[in-house]
Amino acid sequence: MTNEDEKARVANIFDVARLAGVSHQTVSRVLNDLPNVRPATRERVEKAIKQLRYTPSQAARALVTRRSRTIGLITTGNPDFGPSSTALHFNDAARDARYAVSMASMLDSDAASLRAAVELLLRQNVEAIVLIAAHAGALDAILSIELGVPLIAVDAGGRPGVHSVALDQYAGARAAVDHLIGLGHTQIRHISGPLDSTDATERVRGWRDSLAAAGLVAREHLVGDWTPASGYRHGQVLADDHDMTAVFVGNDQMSLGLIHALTSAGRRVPGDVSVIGFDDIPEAEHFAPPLTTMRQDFDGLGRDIMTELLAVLRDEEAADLPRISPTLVVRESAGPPPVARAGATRLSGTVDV
Amino acid sequence: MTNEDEKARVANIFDVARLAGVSHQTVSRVLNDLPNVRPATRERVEKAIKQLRYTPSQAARALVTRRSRTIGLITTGNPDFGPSSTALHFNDAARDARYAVSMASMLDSDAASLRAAVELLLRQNVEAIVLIAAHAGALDAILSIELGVPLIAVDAGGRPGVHSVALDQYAGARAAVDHLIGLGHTQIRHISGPLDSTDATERVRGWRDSLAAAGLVAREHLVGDWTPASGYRHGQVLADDHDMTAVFVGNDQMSLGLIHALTSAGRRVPGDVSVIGFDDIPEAEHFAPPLTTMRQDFDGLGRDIMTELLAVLRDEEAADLPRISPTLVVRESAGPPPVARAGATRLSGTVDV
DNA sequence: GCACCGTGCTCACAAAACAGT
DNA sequence: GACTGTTTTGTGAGCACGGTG
Repeated sequence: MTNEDEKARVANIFDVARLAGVSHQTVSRVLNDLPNVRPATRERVEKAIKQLRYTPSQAARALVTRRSRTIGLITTGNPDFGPSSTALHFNDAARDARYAVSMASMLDSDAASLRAAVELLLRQNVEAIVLIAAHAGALDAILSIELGVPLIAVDAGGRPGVHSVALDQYAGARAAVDHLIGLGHTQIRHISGPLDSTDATERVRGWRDSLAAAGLVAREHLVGDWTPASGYRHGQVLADDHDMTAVFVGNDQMSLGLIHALTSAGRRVPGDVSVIGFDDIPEAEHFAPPLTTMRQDFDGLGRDIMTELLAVLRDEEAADLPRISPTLVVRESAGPPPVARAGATRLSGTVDV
Repeated sequence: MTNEDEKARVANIFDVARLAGVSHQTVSRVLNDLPNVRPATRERVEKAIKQLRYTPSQAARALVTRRSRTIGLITTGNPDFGPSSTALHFNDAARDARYAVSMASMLDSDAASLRAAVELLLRQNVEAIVLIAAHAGALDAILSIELGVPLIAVDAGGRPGVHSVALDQYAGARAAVDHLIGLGHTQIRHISGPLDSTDATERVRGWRDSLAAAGLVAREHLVGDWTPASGYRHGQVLADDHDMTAVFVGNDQMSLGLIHALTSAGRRVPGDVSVIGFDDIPEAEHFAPPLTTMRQDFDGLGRDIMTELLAVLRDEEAADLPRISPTLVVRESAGPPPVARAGATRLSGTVDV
């Protein structure tokens, strides 16, 4: 037990400098990995740092550099698998880049809560704000606030002043619907996410285009809100539609609700109707039946957010990352349609099963 | 467009003071809600603040007060509904208390990643660290690091140096098992979470005690890892156990896997075996069959964490909050046992169905 | 390497201002 | 009108660091 540290004071840069026999400036150089420090002195300083268990004060550094090395992360909506995973992996990527992440999660995305969250983040001098929102309403609300820092949003994009990062929802939707078409389906309905989500509208667009490309007709789609409950509600309606033989659903949770409603109404999945979901949540494999779905690479998305962010901070605008395409995971909820029934309409082409 | 703000410099406390015709100290008093400021001057200052869109610099404040008003939040494991919800509601509560939350989420909880995360948080001068971990291994790893700040863990508790907050897992487990017993089951198995999770062991204890209280015998329980896949694996084994008529499962995800395995093996739920889960995730209502489960109040837990945290920071140790009990949600996965079969053992008592 | 300044703020203290003897 | 007490306001130092000459 030494008795110099009675005061238990935390070491500062001058203590380190004294112990290493250099000026505080040299310590600063070492801390910031600047050149023009002799290896020998660098070593002495590092040893002193270790010995004193010195950690530079982020507050002081932020004060003088006006750079906090922290990013604000706003998430809205339920803690679903997709957003949560994205946030987790983004956080990982940020940590790798030695950035801290200050979080502001909220269930609702009303303008007032959002404003409060933004102000709290801004007060911490975050260098940028990342938004992972279930509804685009949150984006609009944030855009109405003067941020003063760059905004990166997980969003299909196209808004002025927003740097968007996203997975290729359109390609994913096309792959999903093409899979159903390949199985021989011609009457493919769609339950989408809320239309103020660009993820949702991109999937709607993909569904439409795939149908059109196959010469099939797109009936109006049903709009859900990502929850199993909304899938269930729409399922109760769809169960009565005996023309339709397949449903492309905007996410796995709604698929679960849909399957529940369908089987409750006596329609078998995939015997009577095929269902294909989106996301590949961990539960999907154990649905009854195991869900065929599109797997999303949330890990990659999280990293892409950070990549874009770093580019923006370095002022290398428009990194324009290639968007990662979801991949098809074939399980048991989608199969060939039941034998053609009277009333089933086909616009063109023949499909062999 | 005024032309005084050409430099677009952010206003500081002196700018506000000048505009309001007072000293910077008076502004500080207003900012911190200190007494002894005449209402009239307070008003003048507030007006100036609004006019200049002034926000105090957290960095400068932290530098001098040595209080960052930020909390470090470490989460490990998959972004499951429970932990994610808890984190979200904690974040909400922290924001209400005007605390920022710096997050460090990671999939794995190896000592190295954990140490890196802790160091990043400490460098930001977090005033406390909150841990929401799927495995107690993370807690052990963190305890081996000298933090220098209080640690609050979501954990059943009992560790020295850790402030624990938790829901009443024991009571929840007892209620679940008592429900099964009340339905007439006598052979009730248990699939638990990983044993280095106190949530898991508390539920095991509740299961044991409820069986003992009813004079029933507890067969060895099966240890899962919270994932649907582990529920499925154990389910494949349990499907061959024709004595057992009910399973109490450590969470809803494993219940899903279990039901999948059971029904795949031709055993009907709840006709042949009843299943009761834990958590009440949003999907549970739409499982096939809809899952009877214990609902956990993650919102309350998140608030409790913050309450405990504030008490600890005020040095009012040992707040010892009453633990919220989960509530039973009866759906369709648990019913009375099938009529007694030869080979079914009963230790005591008779049960009428 | 050294001395010194700037960062935006809080704290301890000093100086007013005002009230009641 | 000088003396004390209380409230309100102002002044200067210092927090730990990065930059400049």
